[in-house]
Amino acid sequence: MATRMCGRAGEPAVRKGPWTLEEDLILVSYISQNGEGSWDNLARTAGLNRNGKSCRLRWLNYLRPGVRRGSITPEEDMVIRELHSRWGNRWSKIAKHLPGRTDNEIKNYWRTKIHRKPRRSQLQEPCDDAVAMGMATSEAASTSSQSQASSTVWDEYMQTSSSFPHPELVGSVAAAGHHLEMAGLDEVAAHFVPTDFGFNDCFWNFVDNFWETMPVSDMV
DNA sequence: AACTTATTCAACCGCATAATG
DNA sequence: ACATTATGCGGTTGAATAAGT
Repeated sequence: MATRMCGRAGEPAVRKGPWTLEEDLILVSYISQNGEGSWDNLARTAGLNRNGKSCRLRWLNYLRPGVRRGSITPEEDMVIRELHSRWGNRWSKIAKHLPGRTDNEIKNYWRTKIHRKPRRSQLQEPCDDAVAMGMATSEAASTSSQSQASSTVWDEYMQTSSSFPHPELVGSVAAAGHHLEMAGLDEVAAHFVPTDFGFNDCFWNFVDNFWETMPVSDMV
């Protein structure tokens, strides 16, 4: 996914495409200090070369405290099916009944795991609801390809370490954000992330630890 | 091994509605 | 009451990657 840039002549181009760790850090840091909302203004004053919509989406779907990033559980699957049968594609309404899940995630789950067409190679196989359910569950149990790539080191640590969270990871994203202004991402990684891990491997835990120590209700 | 097809999911787009001046 | 701006929602896209041939 290449990052795109666009904008009117004479104005700085607005970034599009995947968010970088650096941008995430800036956004989390800014919101931790100033609260959320006024997204266009937030994007400007935080120094993020993104539009407000993009910032809001990134925050609500991935960075805000309480967002669950694991697989959909069989129980959640049942809730989704039940609520969808009742309300149809009212994803945000359904998401309100699944704490930590976002409308985007549920929408993607519905389309890819529940409502998808079977593969050609699976057309010979029985494809009733029970099979579809089992497939959804087993696939949910395995991590996605993207998280697989970045979680290996972290999973290894989780299996072997007795202390959680990793003491070297405990810190403040706000402090890191401040440090970022002074030094840049590599420097932040060097100061806030243990050397055994890559920045990407630790980022989510890093953010989670931050929210654990600073509930959102206290910071705004 | 090389190529094609299918799948996943983060992110964007357009529209509707709410809030504000 | 109307225009403008901000926010929220649902549909869709597209790059990365896994699976299949």
